[in-house]
Amino acid sequence: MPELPEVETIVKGLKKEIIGKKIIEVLINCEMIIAYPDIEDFIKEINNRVIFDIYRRGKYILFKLDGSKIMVIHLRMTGKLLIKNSSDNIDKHTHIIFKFDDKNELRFNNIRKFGRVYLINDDEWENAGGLNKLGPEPLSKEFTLKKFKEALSSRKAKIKALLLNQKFLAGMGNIYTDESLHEAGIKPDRRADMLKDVEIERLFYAIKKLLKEGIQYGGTSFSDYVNAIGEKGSFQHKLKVYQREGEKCLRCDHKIIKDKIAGRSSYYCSHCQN
DNA sequence: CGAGGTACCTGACAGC
DNA sequence: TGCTGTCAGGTACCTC
Repeated sequence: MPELPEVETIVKGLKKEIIGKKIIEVLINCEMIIAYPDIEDFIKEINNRVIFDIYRRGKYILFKLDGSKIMVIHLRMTGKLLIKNSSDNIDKHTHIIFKFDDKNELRFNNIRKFGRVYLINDDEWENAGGLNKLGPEPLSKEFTLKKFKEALSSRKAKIKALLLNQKFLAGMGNIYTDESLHEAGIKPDRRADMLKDVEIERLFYAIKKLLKEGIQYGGTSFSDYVNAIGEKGSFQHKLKVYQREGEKCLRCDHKIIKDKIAGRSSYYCSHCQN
């Protein structure tokens, strides 16, 4: 469900609410979500840790704990992290509850159970899913037009597939990929190494723009995305192609097409994306 | 390396 | 009402 702007929004909310809190108990209702280490060690190791800091890398959320421990959470498709009071009703799909020493709780809610939680030492990044293999952060200074051009020039994959590939670029998902390609006037099935310089430039700035706007609007909420305190985002009102099949392109009036590209449903304008 | 398929899981929705 | 099929914001894994 969440892409970079949604995860960023969730992290902002978490930072405001739970930095400095101590985890005094963890309840696990769905063991498959704990990916590393095994359940017993996870519970033993996380108990009584204080949350020093929370930050984002790609679509991963990292909780820096005392004792050089880091808890890593990936929400995948339907994951939510919600700050609740211990007296609040517990939703059916709440699979993990982190209890703090002040009656507050962090609840991991995850309808489809695809999300994963890892607890690692700060020198074992290889045990946190694909975290250590992520590509550059698209909003960082390290992600430059020059590097983007170079990286694309040797790739024969479809540009859509490449933008979704987290090892190539961290944080883009189906929505922001389609929106960026529309903004840049590029059809999603174009070969990366065949893009012209001017197109790459447009795409580069489109990615940064769309991600920043997504963050500004608190993310995109279709069915179930909410931030850490349960609020919806509003970027769904700003989307120009995603989920607008059959409607008119807001730039050129032609029809928005829905097609399967790179294994994902893809929305693009039949006229102004080439 | 890359394409294309499957799998993981649950719920919403369309069509019959 | 209820069954069946399809789809969903993500990623890992498999084969070719």
